[in-house]
Amino acid sequence: MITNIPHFKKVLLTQGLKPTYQRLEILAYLEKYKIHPTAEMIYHALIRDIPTISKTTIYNTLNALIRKGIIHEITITGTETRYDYHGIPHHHFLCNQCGKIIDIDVECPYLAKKELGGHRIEELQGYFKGICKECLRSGHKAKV
Amino acid sequence: MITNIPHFKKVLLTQGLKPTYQRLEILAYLEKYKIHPTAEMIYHALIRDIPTISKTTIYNTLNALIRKGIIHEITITGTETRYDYHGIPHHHFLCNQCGKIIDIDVECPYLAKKELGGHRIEELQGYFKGICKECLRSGHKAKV
DNA sequence: GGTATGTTTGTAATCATTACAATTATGTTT
DNA sequence: AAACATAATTGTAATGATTACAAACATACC
Repeated sequence: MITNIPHFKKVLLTQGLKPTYQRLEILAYLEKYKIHPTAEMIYHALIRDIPTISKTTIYNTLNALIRKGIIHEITITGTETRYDYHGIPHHHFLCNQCGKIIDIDVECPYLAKKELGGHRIEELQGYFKGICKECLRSGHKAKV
Repeated sequence: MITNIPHFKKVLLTQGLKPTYQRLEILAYLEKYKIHPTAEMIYHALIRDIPTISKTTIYNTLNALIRKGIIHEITITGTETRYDYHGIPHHHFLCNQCGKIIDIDVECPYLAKKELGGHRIEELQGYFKGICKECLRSGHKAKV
């Protein structure tokens, strides 16, 4: 994997996390494949390079990275958590037909808001759902 | 339960769903208690009135109501689906401390959008997370 | 009232995620 | 470089939400 390992080491150390082989590979995967993968997808991809890696490590690492604000979790599908390594806050689109999750950069006046109606805002997730451009083009068969 | 049963009957019939006792009670519960309950919460509440009701019926009914667009599902917590009976589109706020889910009515320019970047939009969910007004007031202890 | 169809129910299965305890690796100290 | 304390990894088992399935039941229509 052609990745900037020294950079990820710094990111982890800055947040007080030990830069283990597993954590570096998980970060490298998330940085390279911006497909908002599930824990399962990451596990499946990394087991080639690290045959001993366990799913628990995937979850442990992802949860540690979330706690430190290095990655974000996306609950757009409702069935499983998706993970996102992407600095700039943005919204997401889920295609109800092909299942793809796409980054959506819209002018959202609330992305910067720290307060709303007296509540303290720490996070905002915007989930759009529908049929993606590509599925529309290739003749849209309704989802069963 | 003081509810408008005839109205719910009409709602169900209009959508081609038989207005069974279970479905009417589930709708009545959702209309009365706008707490964005889980399936478990609905089950627990209804078992008093309908001792034979099964959790499968709760799920079957909720999924049927979603398919017909009568209710909406909210995946803000990431751990379980919450259900919302509320006609007007709106966003939600989850308090990371007390777990409460609050309706948020903000001026969102995308709530009416039917298209975005070539993708067809059928649904939009806006999830704010943080510490609610009440938890802030009662001395905010950080979540562990 | 009888019948076809849709609904409800209970149990078992599935899937994602977490708990836990033992093993192993890491960074630091000597 | 060896030893130490601590943190991370691993495998297995447990949990919790949700769905699959088939039998029993109720509903609307004739």
